[in-house]
Amino acid sequence: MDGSKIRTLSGGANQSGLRDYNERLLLSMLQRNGPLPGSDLARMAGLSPQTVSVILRKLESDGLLARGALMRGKVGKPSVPMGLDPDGVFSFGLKLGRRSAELILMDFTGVIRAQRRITFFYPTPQNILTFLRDGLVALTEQMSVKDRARLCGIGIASPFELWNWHQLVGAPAATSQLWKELDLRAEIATFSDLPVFIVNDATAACRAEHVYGCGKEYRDYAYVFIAAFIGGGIVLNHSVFEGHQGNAGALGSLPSSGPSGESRQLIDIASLHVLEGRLVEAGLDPACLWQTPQDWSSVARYVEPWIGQAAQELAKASISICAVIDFETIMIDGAFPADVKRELVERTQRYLQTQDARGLVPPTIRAGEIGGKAREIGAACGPIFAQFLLNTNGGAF
Amino acid sequence: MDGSKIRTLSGGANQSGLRDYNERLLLSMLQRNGPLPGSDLARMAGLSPQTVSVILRKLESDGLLARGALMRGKVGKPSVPMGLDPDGVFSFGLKLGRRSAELILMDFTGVIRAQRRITFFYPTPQNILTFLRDGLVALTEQMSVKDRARLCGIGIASPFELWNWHQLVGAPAATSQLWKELDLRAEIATFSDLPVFIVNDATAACRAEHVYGCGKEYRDYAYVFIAAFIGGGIVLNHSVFEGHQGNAGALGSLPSSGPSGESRQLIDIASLHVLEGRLVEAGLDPACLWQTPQDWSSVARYVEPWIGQAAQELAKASISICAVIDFETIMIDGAFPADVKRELVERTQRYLQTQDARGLVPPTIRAGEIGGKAREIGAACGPIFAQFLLNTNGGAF
DNA sequence: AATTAATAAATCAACTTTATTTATTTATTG
DNA sequence: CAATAAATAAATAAAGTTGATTTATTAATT
Repeated sequence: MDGSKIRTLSGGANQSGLRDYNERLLLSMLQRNGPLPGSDLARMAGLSPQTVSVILRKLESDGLLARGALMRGKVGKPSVPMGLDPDGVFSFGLKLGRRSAELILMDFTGVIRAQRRITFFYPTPQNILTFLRDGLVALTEQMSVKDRARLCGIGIASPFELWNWHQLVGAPAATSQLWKELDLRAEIATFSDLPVFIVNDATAACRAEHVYGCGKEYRDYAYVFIAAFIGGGIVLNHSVFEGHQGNAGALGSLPSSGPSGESRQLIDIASLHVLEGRLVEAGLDPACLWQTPQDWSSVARYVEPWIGQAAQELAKASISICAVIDFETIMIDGAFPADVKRELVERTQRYLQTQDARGLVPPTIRAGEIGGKAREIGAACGPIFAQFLLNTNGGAF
Repeated sequence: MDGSKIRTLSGGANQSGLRDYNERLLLSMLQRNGPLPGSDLARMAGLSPQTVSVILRKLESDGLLARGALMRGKVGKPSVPMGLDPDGVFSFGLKLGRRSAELILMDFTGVIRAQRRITFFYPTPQNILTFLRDGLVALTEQMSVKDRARLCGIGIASPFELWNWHQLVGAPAATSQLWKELDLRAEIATFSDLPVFIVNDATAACRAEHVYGCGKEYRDYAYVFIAAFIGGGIVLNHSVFEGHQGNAGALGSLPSSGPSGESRQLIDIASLHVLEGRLVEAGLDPACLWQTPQDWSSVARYVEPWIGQAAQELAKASISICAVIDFETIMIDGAFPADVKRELVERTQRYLQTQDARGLVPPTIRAGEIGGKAREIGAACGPIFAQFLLNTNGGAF
């Protein structure tokens, strides 16, 4: 589990890389399928039972796996299902948003053990760093000494080039400049020894869906996360693809032309900040969008037309996306109520049928399952993936 | 070199997989960089010199590698550069087009050793199969008995769902139906034992550029191939990505809205068949487009405006493409004269600067180097890649 | 003499095969 | 119905095999 590489075109593979790969493979299989006995793992992985046995005993003694209850009822010796030990690994996840930041402590199985939140009009580096430092101290203090030793890192989900869209939010240029010059990793290193993993916020949400949601059902898909702004993530070969510059799935930037031919982006139409703007125009307080993300019935009158337009644009976007990569599915999720999500998905699916899909295999559209907290969870996944699980699209390998 | 898997999320890795991987790695490094001594390979791959030595001797005795001339002039023992043996592997490549089909015999280093061509008004399965069967016999007869044993397969580059665009070409519906029902692999198996690898035609062109052109300089890029129709390919992590259904990079299907807001696709504007249509409208014979693909000066008057429109659409398309995957580069190639290609690339680059690229890192635009024969060469690459080289994006692994 | 390349021999790590132990269900029998 | 034998499956120990690394040696050159 030393992260030694296998599979970079410039890197040869050796035996420790082989073992590392097989360890990560078994952990990933257990992560994805839940507890399984060694015999099943061996069959599924095509490894000999003996190899699996040796690896499982090693992972168990490392405290990463826990024995489940004996499975009886079949002919033969009862099997011992092995599963991820929830207390085997802990990770911090920080979501950096335009109006709030959130810090969570997550365990190996994706359960949020504790969380802290801060809201602001716009984020400054000082703000965020103080929130993080204090939060790490507070959350760590709640943990047993034994558990603390199992903290494996800090994952941070942040919008791509935060400083660029900052003006939109109404932050002063000076703050924007501060962000641009900030070396986040170096700053964090002054108060924590934990390794830091920074990832695009929508890619983080995508990873959460991939790992803990319905993403595991698909080999590849494009994922759209709709929040104040809109972002996306890409899954290829059962792994999240972050992209060369960490900006794969920048689906908010997909072009679309307006009714009079002017150039627009998906982000200008399907984001929640557009809906927010409509509420403000109508003299309503948009705070309910962020404060009661389970129920928007009070503003349904404005939500309805937003859904229509967003769905139409998402349908067009889906075609563009599938022209680049032939995804089986486009998955849509966001920080909104379940009924809004359902409606949005259904209408996108319907609009899709009216699009010109010559030369393509049209994708299915479906809703994500994780919802609002996806970015935080995905952020916390970062360190865990890097150190214990398998990613077929680069990264640790 | 048994193609045993490593790296599928469902597959464990074993020692023979390890060796297979390292063999493919060294072959790929030699393919990409040209002949290199073992000492360099060991340093580059991070393998021990001994391991590299053993593998090189094995590949040499298999007839895949040949010793180069001793390299003197440096302190120390002179090194022996090892390179791919051109006669080590041979492969057939069949390009299936709407007006012509071409069969080539290619060697391990990408040199075309022989070729045959057929033209038609539209292709029928019978036509193509006869052409292929006769061609295989004829080309094989020219080879020495020793070389014949080194034939490793037949690669076929075909448009995606041939039967769908068939009507456009003016073929009868019955022919279209024949294609739809055809089991190409089974038919070929009746007259050849060689393994068959079928790939999208533009993806094949992309692979040719990737392997023998300037593609090796980039980690990832989108590739646009402009011929009678327009198609594309995708390279991620230094490997061609074919996509779940073999239809990744269907860039011709990228939507774009016309001046009056009607829906169009890139293929409707930037394809050569559009230019062909203009020539026909003007009462000119479009045959020169296909017959003298080095020189179109006789119809420059019509080519010029086509370049302008195509470049504009390609610039828009580039933005869409980079919103899905953050490619460093968009590479453009096609079956047209070098000066047309240069002009097209330059103007696309210029138009790109006028596009709305908020949230993106705009790509560079550059020309491919392989040109007209890219699809044939890429087709022939298929069997070679599958059996001897490394592909980090699935396929053989 | 110093340096580098290539490779043989010995060593080590990790996977597979074969064989053994253990626990259970299923079928048979008194 | 209870006892017992047979079959099956899981887990793992021991031995064998493969393949990479380490160490040492030889060769060729500046």
